[in-house]
Amino acid sequence: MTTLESTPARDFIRTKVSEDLAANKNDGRVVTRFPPEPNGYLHIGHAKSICLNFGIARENPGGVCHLRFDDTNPAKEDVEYVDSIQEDVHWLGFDWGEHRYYASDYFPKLYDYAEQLIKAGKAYVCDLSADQAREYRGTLTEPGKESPYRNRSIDENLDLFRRMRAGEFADGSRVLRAKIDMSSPNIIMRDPTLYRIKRSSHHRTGDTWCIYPMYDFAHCLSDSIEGITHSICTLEFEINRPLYDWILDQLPVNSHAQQIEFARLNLSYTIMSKRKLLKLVEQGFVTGWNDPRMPTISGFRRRGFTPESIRNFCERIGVAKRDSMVDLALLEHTIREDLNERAPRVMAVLRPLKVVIENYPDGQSEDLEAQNHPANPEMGSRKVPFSRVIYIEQEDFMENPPKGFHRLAPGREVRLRYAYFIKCHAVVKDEISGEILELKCTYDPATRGGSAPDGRKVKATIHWVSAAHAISAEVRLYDRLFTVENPEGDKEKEFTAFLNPQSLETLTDCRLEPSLATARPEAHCQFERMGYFCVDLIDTRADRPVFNRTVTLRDTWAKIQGKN
RNA sequence: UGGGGCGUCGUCAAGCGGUAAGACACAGGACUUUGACUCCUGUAUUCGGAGGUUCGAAUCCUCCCGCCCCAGCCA
Repeated sequence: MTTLESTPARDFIRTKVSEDLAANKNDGRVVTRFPPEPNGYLHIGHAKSICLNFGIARENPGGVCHLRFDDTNPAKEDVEYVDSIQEDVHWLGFDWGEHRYYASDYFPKLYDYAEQLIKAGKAYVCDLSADQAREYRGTLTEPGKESPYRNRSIDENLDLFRRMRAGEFADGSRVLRAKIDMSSPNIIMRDPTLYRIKRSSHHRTGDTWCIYPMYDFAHCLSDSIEGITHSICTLEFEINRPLYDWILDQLPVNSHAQQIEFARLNLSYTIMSKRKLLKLVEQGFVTGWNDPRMPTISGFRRRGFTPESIRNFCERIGVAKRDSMVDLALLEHTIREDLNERAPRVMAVLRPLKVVIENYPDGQSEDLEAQNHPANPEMGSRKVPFSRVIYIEQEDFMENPPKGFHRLAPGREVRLRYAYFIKCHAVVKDEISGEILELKCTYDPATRGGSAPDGRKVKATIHWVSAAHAISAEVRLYDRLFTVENPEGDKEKEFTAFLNPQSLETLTDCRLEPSLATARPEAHCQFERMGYFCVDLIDTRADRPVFNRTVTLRDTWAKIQGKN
């Protein structure tokens, strides 16, 4: 359904790429990269970056986008994450082709570059402890002090660095540092650490290394090795750009990308920090990274979002440099927009209320023709069985309806979608609790299919399901994960304090029309008047379907009620 | 009180010296066998503030105010 997608807006990054192309800056090449660290699942913020990087590559002739795992910190990384990342990028609709790389594949080259830096007198081995290093670094307003180890000879540095690699020193006892400027107003430039000793088994290189390069050292050089032309990252790395450029300027590299920063995505009523998402998973606030309430790509997928809707969302939010908080309503709009086009309509009663149609013959049933998508006849039709006892939605009946309510009520007539007009003439209640147990109605045989020969109108059309034919199912109603727009915005309270206790409501007694018995996992549909749903990929069993509510339909009636 | 970024409608976001696009949200109305969809209509005399330059400023200059990022041997 690419019809929904138009040409992406000319944001400042695309403009820059075009200008570089026009100036023949990189011999006409456009090479971008999406460089996740495999320490968590991808979220909607990553989707923005993926759409940007892969999108730019796709839009420019000969453009390429690499997938590169920035796996320089084995302590936090895992193959589970590299697998999920690849699956999510593919699902989103992008392909890196041959260009899948790992920073860890460059460890030998990176090590070599480090030695070259030492030989050029631009890096040194420092024996300061982490605490001492912090003291020597100075503060935001005071310059730092030079390390006493800063002026070791090149030979000594080389010897020490080789012995670091050989495993002669304890973790944390020494680091390799760039020799730049301890009084730089940019703290990043105060002799940043390039390599640290860390005895941690790496998910790809195992125990081959006991020293690992830092982000600043590995990232720019990885870009350079791959011939990246535009290194697009988020705003918080803007301050690292001078270091990115400094490292590449010291070394005999033949490619030096331009780093361009944009504002990361913030979405209302959720969080985007991988650390915090991990906490939700580990502490059991959600069932996993792919819990339908999670803002992860796999979570949205399981919730029933389509790749098209997410790509569309990423296109509409734009790319700029100012911090922003995008309204969740925009994401909901893009998924409704997509599902409205493609989701077949079916009837499902979530909270059943029994209705006996007293003038309909007992034991009789008939099949009625129902459109799969009224606005799209090519999607065909299906038969829906009707009989004497049906279920309707509890909320579609009110014994004492307020003004404005025009569904079923005592003495009132409504249309059963694709079936008949029915009129309610009695309410059966539990004598003690007063709970409405059942409705007694009559139907008008002349209104078969839903229209009256005498031209009389009804105010409402409601959905229904034949009791004898319905299949039962579990339906999970999802709502926003947090109760406040910005769960991370409170200085006193932790974000978990704003978790929405009603983010999941599980309904176990739902009745669906029988055609749904064959719905495949991940299939999308619209339960008429209730919302868009999909068949849960994980928990659905052949004899017990589980449906997830992707998003409700717009509900102006609820809005009117809310005002009163 | 160091440095780097950013401030245009409720939320995103165009605009780059010629007189404020668009989207979402919101509010009316039409249509309707989904109170859905669709379709109309409305919604910033104003661009963080104050000065200045100019025939003309959201766009240029000056000062001020506000928000974000940086003191990991995380990325």
